[in-house]
Amino acid sequence: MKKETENSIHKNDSKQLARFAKALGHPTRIAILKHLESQSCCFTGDLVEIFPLAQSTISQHLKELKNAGLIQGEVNPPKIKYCINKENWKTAKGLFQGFFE
Amino acid sequence: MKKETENSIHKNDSKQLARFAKALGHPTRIAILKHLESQSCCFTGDLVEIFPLAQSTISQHLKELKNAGLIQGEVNPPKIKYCINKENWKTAKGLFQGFFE
DNA sequence: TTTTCCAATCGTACTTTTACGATTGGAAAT
DNA sequence: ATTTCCAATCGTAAAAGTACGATTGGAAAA
Repeated sequence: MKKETENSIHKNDSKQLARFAKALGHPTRIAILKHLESQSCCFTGDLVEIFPLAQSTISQHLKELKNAGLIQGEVNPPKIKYCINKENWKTAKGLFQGFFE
Repeated sequence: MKKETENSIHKNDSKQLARFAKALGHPTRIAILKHLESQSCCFTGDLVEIFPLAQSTISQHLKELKNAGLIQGEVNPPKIKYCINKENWKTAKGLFQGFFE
């Protein structure tokens, strides 16, 4: 059983919140997420067409969003379909809400 | 008079949201803001005592938060009192709320 | 099997961020 | 006038972020 002070819980929350915030800290990633919210899902190629960025750059941004847990990809050969990770999205929403009161 | 398409407004929002998110994208800055929320205001020196970081590092984080518009400092010689910038805080809150729906 | 297609990864260059100690600046106190 | 005090800024070093073109990998199609 894990023993945690209230303080360390807050610290963990701060870390997690910062992690999410960092992932949101680039206009392209915000735009990608907005697109995913509106479309529910999309392929990497769709984004490459929308944004004036190289395919490798888009891929890198997707990787960061995935690492932060905000999106998830499922293979749908030969394409990969990206969606919002609803669980973590909810967590992020809650953390930001709590932060701003 | 400025002519803006709905699209460009959304783009601007994305940029602003990313700017705020980037400023929130570090655990120390989250912790500073949480402290300011709870204390309403504080001095740089207070933070230097709380965080295991050099005074110059704290100062840098404060600068970033100030540049992002999330805090403001008023001189109270020889100290400087930092507070949340309530207007921009509200803006940020609104942007995040809108983003997460 | 070979080709085709999509996306990840590699290698690279450049910029930005994070952290530190040292120095500077400005106002109050001596 | 000098000292003291707090915080900003400078200079620097190391790490992380952003972007690109080129290459690789893996699955489907030919």
